[in-house]
Amino acid sequence: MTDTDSSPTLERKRGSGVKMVYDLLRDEILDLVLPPGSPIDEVQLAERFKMSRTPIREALVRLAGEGLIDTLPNRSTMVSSIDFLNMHTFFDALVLMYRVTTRLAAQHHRPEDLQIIRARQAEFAAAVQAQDALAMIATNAAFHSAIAEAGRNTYFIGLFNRLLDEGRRMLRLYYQSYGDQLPQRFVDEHEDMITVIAARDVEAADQLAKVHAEQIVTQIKRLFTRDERLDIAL
Amino acid sequence: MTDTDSSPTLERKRGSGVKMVYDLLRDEILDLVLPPGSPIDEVQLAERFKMSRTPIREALVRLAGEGLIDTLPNRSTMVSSIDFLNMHTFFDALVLMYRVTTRLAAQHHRPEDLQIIRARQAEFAAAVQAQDALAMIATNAAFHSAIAEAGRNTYFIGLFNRLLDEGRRMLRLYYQSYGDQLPQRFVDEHEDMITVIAARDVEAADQLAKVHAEQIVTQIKRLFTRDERLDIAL
DNA sequence: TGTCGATTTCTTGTCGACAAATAAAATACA
DNA sequence: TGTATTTTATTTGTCGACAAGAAATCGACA
Repeated sequence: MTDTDSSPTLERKRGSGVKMVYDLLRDEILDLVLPPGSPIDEVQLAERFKMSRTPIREALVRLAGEGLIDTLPNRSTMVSSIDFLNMHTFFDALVLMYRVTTRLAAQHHRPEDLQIIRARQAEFAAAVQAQDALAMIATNAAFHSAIAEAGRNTYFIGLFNRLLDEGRRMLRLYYQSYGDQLPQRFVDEHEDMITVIAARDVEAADQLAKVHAEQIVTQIKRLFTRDERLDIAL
Repeated sequence: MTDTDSSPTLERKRGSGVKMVYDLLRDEILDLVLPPGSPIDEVQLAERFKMSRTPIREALVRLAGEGLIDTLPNRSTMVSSIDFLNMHTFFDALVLMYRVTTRLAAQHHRPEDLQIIRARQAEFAAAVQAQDALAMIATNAAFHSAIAEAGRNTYFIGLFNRLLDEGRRMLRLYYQSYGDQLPQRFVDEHEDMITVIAARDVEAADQLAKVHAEQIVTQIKRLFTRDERLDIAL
């Protein structure tokens, strides 16, 4: 365990403890530092962050609310497993959210949204260029999340972000062991999407998003069928 | 304050306290017993349920996670307001979820699902027959929630239930003051939906759900434009 | 040796109390 | 009388401790 506490006064601001634990736990779960099934021990976290169990518990309740951890009553709590059996469920929702968020972005985006989207696309292109698979996953998710934000529908944004998180977990499970690369084609498709969004061409945006999403789903399915060690995550 | 505690030993089962508070708070919020903007006092709830503040706080964290209450850091927490300005956002999501859940129900339903759906429809018809507006709202939501369950996509089920909850709050805001009735037409449309779902006619299910959803949206909009005292809920 | 039951242990859920942060009230000052 | 500043009060966030529940360990008995 690394102790990065160098401050002499270890007093944190009042409400920041839970957010810190929540953010860090969340990142560790999505990055598979805590793989599915990992036990979450409250007292261990408490002494790790040098705080009481109360704020730890609040962070855990939040994570449980988002489905990132599962809590057995009166028993242990652990990182939720990835549901490989109902994968089509995930794909259905992902494709639909890709489409509807891109549609709405074409309808409701403002100039400043395009700036953000283009910045995310630049980061994604850089990650592809550098063949950094992990960065590709993160920047790709950030790109589409930015598009969803431009669509300005909080309900879709919320569901979409959850799906992107889950996808980040699944992809990382495979990319970390194979080091695949997302093809340059995705970069080009992103560029096309930006173009039609800027042109406010709703139908074209929908069509592009559909093709793009199915492309990604195909890519994921290919990874899964090629590799059969699905038993890792229970 | 009514004291319904008649048991001499007021010991509850270990994990049941939070669920009880959560369920009751949730119902009171959705039924507008606690209208938007109502302050939520932890100590008051603590002595009302004769328990410590800790389980109360856990229930509140969960409710905040679902967006039913808003928490100001270090200050008060109150029932979240209904966002009338971005209503179209709600309608967009509602219509889409109506369509996709009905589609999926037509695809994936099993015989036992139809039994449940028909039971919900019977309850809805009875509420319409009795001209009980509040029961109509609840049974209509339960009917469509049952269809979503038959679709077996947890992501859509989760978002749809949230939307139905929010709709329940909005409708109750108006029905409780006007005593309107949902027309018999909705009962007939429900019957048609059951028929096409049972026949596994996906496209017809989608089309019926679309018309039905837009019908409901029109109904809600009519209520809102007819009445201009939107300032009630801030 | 194997099975059932009691005991121990370990984790969670709950409690009462204290401290920090903010709002409200009271006081000082022009 | 109006405004700024200090004081009080109320509410939240955090803590340490205790008790309940369930798995694990141990022991009795056939």
